[in-house]
Parts: sequence; C-alpha cells; structure tokens
Amino acid sequence: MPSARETELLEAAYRYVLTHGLADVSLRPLAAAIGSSTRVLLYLFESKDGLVRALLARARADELALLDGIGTGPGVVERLWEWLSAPTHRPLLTLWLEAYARSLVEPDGPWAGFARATVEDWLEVLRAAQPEDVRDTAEGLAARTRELALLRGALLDLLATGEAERVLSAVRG
Amino acid sequence: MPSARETELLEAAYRYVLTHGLADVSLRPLAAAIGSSTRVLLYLFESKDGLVRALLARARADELALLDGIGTGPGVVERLWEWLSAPTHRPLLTLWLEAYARSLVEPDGPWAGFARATVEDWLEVLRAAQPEDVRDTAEGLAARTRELALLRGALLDLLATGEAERVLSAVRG
DNA sequence: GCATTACTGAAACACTCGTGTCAGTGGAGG
DNA sequence: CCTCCACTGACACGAGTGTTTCAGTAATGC
Repeated sequence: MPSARETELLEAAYRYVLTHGLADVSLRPLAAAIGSSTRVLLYLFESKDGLVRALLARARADELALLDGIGTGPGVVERLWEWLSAPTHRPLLTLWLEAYARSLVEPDGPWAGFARATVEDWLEVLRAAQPEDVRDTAEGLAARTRELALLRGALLDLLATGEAERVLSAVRG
Repeated sequence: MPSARETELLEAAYRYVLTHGLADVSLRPLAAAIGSSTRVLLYLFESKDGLVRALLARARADELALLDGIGTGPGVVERLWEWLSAPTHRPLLTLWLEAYARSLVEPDGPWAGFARATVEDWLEVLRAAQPEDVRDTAEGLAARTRELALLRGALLDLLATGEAERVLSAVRG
C-alpha cells in the first residue's frame, strides 16, 4: 500500500532511470535529481534493492499495460512492432534490455527472474492471438516462439542501429 | 604488442568475467581471483577502462573466430544456431548480451559502439551466405536482417528460459 | 490539547572504488 | 659487473557507496 509521497517519488525516480540507466544508479545523485534525499528513499523503500525492485515493477507495469491493450486478432506482430519501434518508447526498451541482461548475469538480487517473466508474458499474449485450433499444438508453440524471437531480435537491431526502415522491412518479412 | 605476461593475465581475466559478468567487475576481487594485483593490472592495461577494452576485444575475437569458420553456403542460419545454442558458449553469450546492453545505455566509455559493430559483423556474414542475385537488393537486406533478428531473439529466449527444444523448433521455422 | 504517524535533514560509519607513490625484485643484454 | 627493463608489493589518497543514528517538523485522529 504505497503512500502518495512514495508513488510520487517512484514516478520521479522512474523518469530518472529511463534516461540514466538502472544498472549503476546510486542513491545520492538520484535523490538530488528528483529533489529528495537518500534518507527519504531509504525510509520509503527500505533499501536500495527495494527501490530497484519497485522501479523494475514500475517498468513492468508499462509493459503489461501495452500487452493488455494490444488485442488478440491477427496482425498482433505488426501492432507490437509499431509500439516497440516508436521513438518515444526507446528509453523504456533500453531499460528493459538492461534489466533483461542483468537478470541473466546476476540471477540473485532484485533483478531475479525478470528475463524469464517477460518471455512468459509475451508468449502468453501471442498465444491468445493465435487461432484456437493451433493454440495448444506444438506448432502453435513454435510459431509464437518464433514471432517473439523475431520481435526481440528486431528490437535489438533497432536499438543498436536506429535504422527503422531496414528493420521494419525485416519484421514485415 | 602485448607481452607474454599481459596475454596470460588477460586470458585469466577473461575466464573470470565469463562467469562473474563484466559490468560491475572491480579490480581488487578480479586481481585476487587470477593471482595478481591491482598494481600489475594497472601497469599492464593502463587503467580499468583499458582492461575492459581489452576484455571486450578478447570476447569479440571469439565471436569473429566463429563467424570466420561458419562458411557461406545455405544452412548458415542453422549452423549459427547450433553454435549459439551450445551450452558451452552460454557464458560467452551472456557476456555478449551484457556488453550489448551496456553499450546502449552508456554510449561513451570502453563499451562504445559494441552493439552496432556486432550487428554489422553478423549482417556481413549473412550477406556473404546469400545467393549472389539477391545479395545487393533491398529484399536481400531485409531477408538477412530478418535472419539476424530471429537468431538474436531466439538467443535471448534461450538464455532466459533454457528451453532448447522449443526455441530450436522456432528457429527451424 | 495531545499523541501518533509520515516524512525530512545532517552527520557519521564502515566500507569499496580506481589510482598514485615509492620502493623494490629478477633476469637479459652490453 | 652493471645497467636497463618488465614486473611486483605495500600502502595511502580522495571520492563515492549503502546504511544508520539522532534529531526534528508538520499534519492527522482522538
């Protein structure tokens, strides 16, 4: 049950890590940037790990909101790509990749399970968008795994090169 | 022109970061683990950034060695995937992903350009494997971008879940 | 009015960090 | 022999880390 001040500061911290990265954030610069103090952050979030967990959950909320609004008809992949490739979302997606990589390198700590959770979230959405008769077959599983891989790989490419047209033509395939 | 001792320590440090990650490595634990000292590491690699650069180059050498030996005929994607999915290579690939993410978050420093460089390396290999008549067309570019995306996305999935069969069936398409 | 609660500030603690200083080794080449 | 040079050890410096202690303030509920 977060207090008003807590969600307010979390939101500010979230905006901060979107541009500064989450992996090597430290309390004093963060607190200074959002007009708070380490004392308060520690009071509200218990520890730095607690804050990181809260930020990760915040980022995941953005992701889940997307997946919720994406619908289930055909053309999901195209709609997902449209969202992924929007320049506005780039900081969020860089943050996402950072958390993904980190959760693989350091399976303990606040990052734990992030990568796996996000794979499952997306696979479930793609599953829901499949025609009913393939949804529970091995082919259906392979197909949505492939769609997910294509989206994720294309995202990696786009984040590194910024060449939206080339990557788009690959996703359209 | 690295000295014998330098390459020896670099190799040991490389083995160390493969299991401990590269993003938040620090000199004292690293030096202790490989039987050296911070003094010596700094003497041989000038600075921590220099060491990280050397390690990144070392990892890239592994990658380029793969790409060199992969050949150009049809079936490149399958051969690449075989290499990517080999359990032995998992530490290297996790390190690779870590460096990739980092170079996006922090475009300066020793990581600079890593993500972009690796995209180009792989695209070039896939290009060489394409039939000559599509190699320089827009369709060829889109096709290899798509192949790369599929491989990279599948790799992300595999690193997070470890479910080799499902991901393999997706790569096979 | 009063006590409880939510929040905040200043300062310190016990680290770890990368790096610099100063002093040596040990062996190879003249 | 003696000089040069690659390498190494011990230690300190200044800055930054997460966290704690002790002290408040302002508002809320009884």
